[in-house]
Amino acid sequence: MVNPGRKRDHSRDADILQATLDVLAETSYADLTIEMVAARAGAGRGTIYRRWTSKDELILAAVACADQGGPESGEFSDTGSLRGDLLAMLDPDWLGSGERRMRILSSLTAMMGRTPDAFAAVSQAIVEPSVAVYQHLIQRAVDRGEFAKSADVAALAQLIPAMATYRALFMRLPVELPFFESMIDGVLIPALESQRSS
Amino acid sequence: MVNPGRKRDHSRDADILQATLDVLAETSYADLTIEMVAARAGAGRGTIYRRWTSKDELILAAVACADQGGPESGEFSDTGSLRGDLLAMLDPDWLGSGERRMRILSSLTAMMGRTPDAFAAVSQAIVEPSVAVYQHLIQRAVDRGEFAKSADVAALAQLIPAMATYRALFMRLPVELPFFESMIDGVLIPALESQRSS
DNA sequence: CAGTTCCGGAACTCGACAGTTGCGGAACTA
DNA sequence: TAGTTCCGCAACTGTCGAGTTCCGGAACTG
Repeated sequence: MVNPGRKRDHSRDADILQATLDVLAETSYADLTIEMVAARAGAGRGTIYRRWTSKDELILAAVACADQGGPESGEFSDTGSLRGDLLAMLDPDWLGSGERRMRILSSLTAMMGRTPDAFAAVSQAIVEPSVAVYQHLIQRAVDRGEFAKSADVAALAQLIPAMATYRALFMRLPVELPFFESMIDGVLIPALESQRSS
Repeated sequence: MVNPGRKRDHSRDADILQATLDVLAETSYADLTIEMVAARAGAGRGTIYRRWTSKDELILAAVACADQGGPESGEFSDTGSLRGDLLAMLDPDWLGSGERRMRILSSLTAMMGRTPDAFAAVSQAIVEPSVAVYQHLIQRAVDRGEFAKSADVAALAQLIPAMATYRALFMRLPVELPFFESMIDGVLIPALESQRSS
């Protein structure tokens, strides 16, 4: 008799965390109740509390696995130009997953401001991956000689995530392809090109 | 006997709203309690409920008068160049009041996402005034011929507020003069100048 | 089988906070 | 002065949700 009893169904972990993110994307940290998550996941509250000790821990765990689904962890198609690379990356369903992440971001900003753990979790799962995509593509363009080496890649990598987040959260406008094109052609690339002469 | 009894001391309104903003800047919408506001303002809860019917109404009223203190409602010094105008505007204590507004913004993002009233209040009191400053100065620079008429002033006016908000809220880095200089010289002005040729 | 641990669900405890009421006192009116 | 309304304060009610416990049943072990 080493491990008697019914096995814990760990496939439900993902369901519950996914339900947590769903509720988080629709309401907010304060309005999220364990009951909502349980109902959405078709689970009992006891099942949730057997796996995570508190509401905060559940949310942190859910946020920690919110970076799946984006194209950021794979390779990026190399079209030969930064503009082409960016548009190729944006094309698929990045926009939808980006929108979802922004709503989660919105629900968690208040929590981020208080607990350092929450800030770290959101930063690693949502903020940093978004910036990293742009950082990677811009750096590659600089390395291939498309722009000057003196470009401030780290700062410019934040440009489009920042503008998209601002637009979605604080202006409630859709963040779609025309917006990205406008930012790429009207801001990002001019900023990179201005480094040539200086 | 037309108006008997002790007069309501309306000078306390401002104290209470200010205390509300203070608490909001330090905690969050969900964590704010009427008790905290009352204690901070040196008032009783009854006094607050006699003036605003609910916690939500109090917060909306407080946010609605959060745009005071900034230099945005007056004239701006005209240094002859956009760069000079922007730095002149930033110099005083705009940075401190901007930091405070960002913390309030952070505390209210979740509330904004749910109630349209809250979104409208935050938008009018915090988001729009910030953008309006840049919009005004950039438009003036375009009008004086510093940049091409074809520049997308409305979009570029969001640039610095968006980058500053992103930096403060989601990266927790200080938003100080070197950052603004970097944004003005490295992004905003190059984007405006790129319109010359197109 | 018997014993154990899981599951969903429902009932429960408990603390926190919104909002209310009443008290003693101060300010105002007539 | 008498009557009214404000004030700060403290006690009170009601609700809501976190976290716990128990139930009947299912899944696993030996």
